[in-house]
Amino acid sequence: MPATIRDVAKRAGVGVGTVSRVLNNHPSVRESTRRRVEEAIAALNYRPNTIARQLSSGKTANIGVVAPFFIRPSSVERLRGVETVLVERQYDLILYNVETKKKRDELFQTLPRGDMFDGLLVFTLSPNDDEAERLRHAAVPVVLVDAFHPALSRVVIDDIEGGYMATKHLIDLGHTRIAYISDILESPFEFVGASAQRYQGYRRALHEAGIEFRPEYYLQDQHGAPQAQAMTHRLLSLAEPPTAIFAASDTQAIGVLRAAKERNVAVPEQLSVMGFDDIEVAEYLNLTTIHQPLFTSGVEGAELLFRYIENPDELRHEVKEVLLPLRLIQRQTTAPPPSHTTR
Amino acid sequence: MPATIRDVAKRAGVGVGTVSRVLNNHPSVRESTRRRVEEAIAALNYRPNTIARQLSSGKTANIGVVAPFFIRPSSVERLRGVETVLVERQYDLILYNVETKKKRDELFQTLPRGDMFDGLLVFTLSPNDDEAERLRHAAVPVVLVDAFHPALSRVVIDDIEGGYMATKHLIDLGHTRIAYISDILESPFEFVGASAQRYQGYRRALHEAGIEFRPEYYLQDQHGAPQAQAMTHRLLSLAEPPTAIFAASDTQAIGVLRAAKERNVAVPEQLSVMGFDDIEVAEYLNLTTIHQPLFTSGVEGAELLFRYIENPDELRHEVKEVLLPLRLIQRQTTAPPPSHTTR
DNA sequence: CTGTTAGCGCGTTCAC
DNA sequence: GTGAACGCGCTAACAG
Repeated sequence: MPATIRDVAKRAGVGVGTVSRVLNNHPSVRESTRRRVEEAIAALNYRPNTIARQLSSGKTANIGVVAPFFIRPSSVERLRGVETVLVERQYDLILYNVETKKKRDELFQTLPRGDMFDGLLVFTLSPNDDEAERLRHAAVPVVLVDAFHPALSRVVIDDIEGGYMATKHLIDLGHTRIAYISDILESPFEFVGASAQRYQGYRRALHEAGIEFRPEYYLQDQHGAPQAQAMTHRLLSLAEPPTAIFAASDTQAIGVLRAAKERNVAVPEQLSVMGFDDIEVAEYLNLTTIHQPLFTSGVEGAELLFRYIENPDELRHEVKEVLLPLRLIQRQTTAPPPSHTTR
Repeated sequence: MPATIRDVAKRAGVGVGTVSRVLNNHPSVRESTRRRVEEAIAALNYRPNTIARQLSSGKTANIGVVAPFFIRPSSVERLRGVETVLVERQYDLILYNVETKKKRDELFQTLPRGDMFDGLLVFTLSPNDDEAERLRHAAVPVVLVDAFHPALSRVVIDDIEGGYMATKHLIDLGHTRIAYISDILESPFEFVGASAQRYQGYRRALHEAGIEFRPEYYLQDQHGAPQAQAMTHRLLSLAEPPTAIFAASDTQAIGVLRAAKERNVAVPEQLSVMGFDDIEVAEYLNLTTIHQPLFTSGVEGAELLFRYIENPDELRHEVKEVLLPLRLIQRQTTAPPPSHTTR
């Protein structure tokens, strides 16, 4: 049985209050008694019980992060950003992974209780109105990252613009047969719909350039490289295949590259490939992509959250949106289309 | 202010004891009163306070995971394995990231207190004897994953064997000029020394084949692709460069590949490259590597931990080692050496 | 400056 | 079957 604050008090010949004071280094403790207490602490190898401390003080020194598929490179990178600000502040991280709709709903239901953490970060999952309402009146501040609700503070990017930038890049290179593949837009998961917004940007770019949208150039399936690979095969089997494919994420772009390789379609000579996110592998694969500040999103989200934790009333008076910039990273998977339109 | 158990009791016209009973569905509660209580709970939208419950019951329904550089693909993959067993059991995950020696020591000091979780998983960090002693008598069970101490239960692989397998593969292909690059073996971090053990396997394989070890073929630096890239350039600048490079991890192998590309050295025709781990990108890059069951290590570690949580005395009577199998995954970065020894 | 005491919210005896 | 009281370990407010 570990020693308690009482054991320490007894051994040091003082009251528990005094021990508590030295623990939280209160100024008003005589130097000599402080030393006595510290000796007792050392002798008993005493550490205050975190749970008891939390219950009594109301503070937990934890922050909660809800992350769907936290193993995805993008989530991991965001988490890493969060982590860097947590260490500074001596906070720990409680991770709530979400892989099913059920789990998602459950968390949105119970988390606002917020008794395990002093603040909550929600990645990529956009709450509906009811949920947002709960979150808004949660016991602790909440910040959305890569997710959206008008009533909640958030750190986001402009996905429409991103989709537009990607498509525009391909158009500028001379492409007109441009496909878009993505995960399922109408996800039962109620994601922020990043893919859906990128799709809008794609459509807008085509429209502005006077390129007609072709339904057969627009495919969706579960997120993942293998699925993207399959979709690419379908695209390249078309009577008139696209000369460029814009994938809604780098992970999916990887699938595209693999399919191209399997068919001996040269990238970028015969096929241009664009990704989105700029995860680490994108660089290894020389993938042209839209860079979004993943790491930074974690940092900014966490910092905003701490601002609210330290200043709870700000939360009631503002809904802040931090918009992170996007950047086209041109590497070696995009080029002008083959001069002679093949077939 | 959220409702407490007392509010519920009052509203239902019962004592707090009864409310507690229905919460933990104790059998001895009359059906009619149970219903009354449940109504009150619903009406007040009551959720028991997790912290209070933890303090009073001594159970937390959390498990702690210490992971150095949890952003590394290998840690992430292990975490994913852990996660799958946690969801089944309704446990949450508290993540302790470690990026510095200081943080490492601090955690080994305070974590054995174990008041925030019911069990602790330690990834990749091997405790010294003192720390192991603390861990062994911690308030909660501890299991090591990819780390070693004779007094602690663990899930591991045979890194020496792995290094041997990798090197042997290259030798069997006909290579004799085989380099080994790794992160720093004498890490102040006190890692398990996986790289050091793989190095031993490398030496053994060379020795058995009667190939003399060349110090200039053995380089080390901080972990990371860029560092590996630089080391590769040094190797390839040697008067007699190696025909094969075995990198201690896939991440480092990626650096090797990039350097080769930069120098227009064809892989595998002019240079064979072996990795270790078989992380996801290895497949994308067609990297020949040693597969270690990362995901499985998380699953097994978590399951072993739960066995101890449910059966605490087992822990005192056994030190269990789960040894996970290794597998050579031959892809396309290894081949026989160029027939004419260049230069 | 410091000891004492009242909670924090809930689980758990123990009598009724 | 159920209510009341105590305790988990600590912080904070209040005397002294």
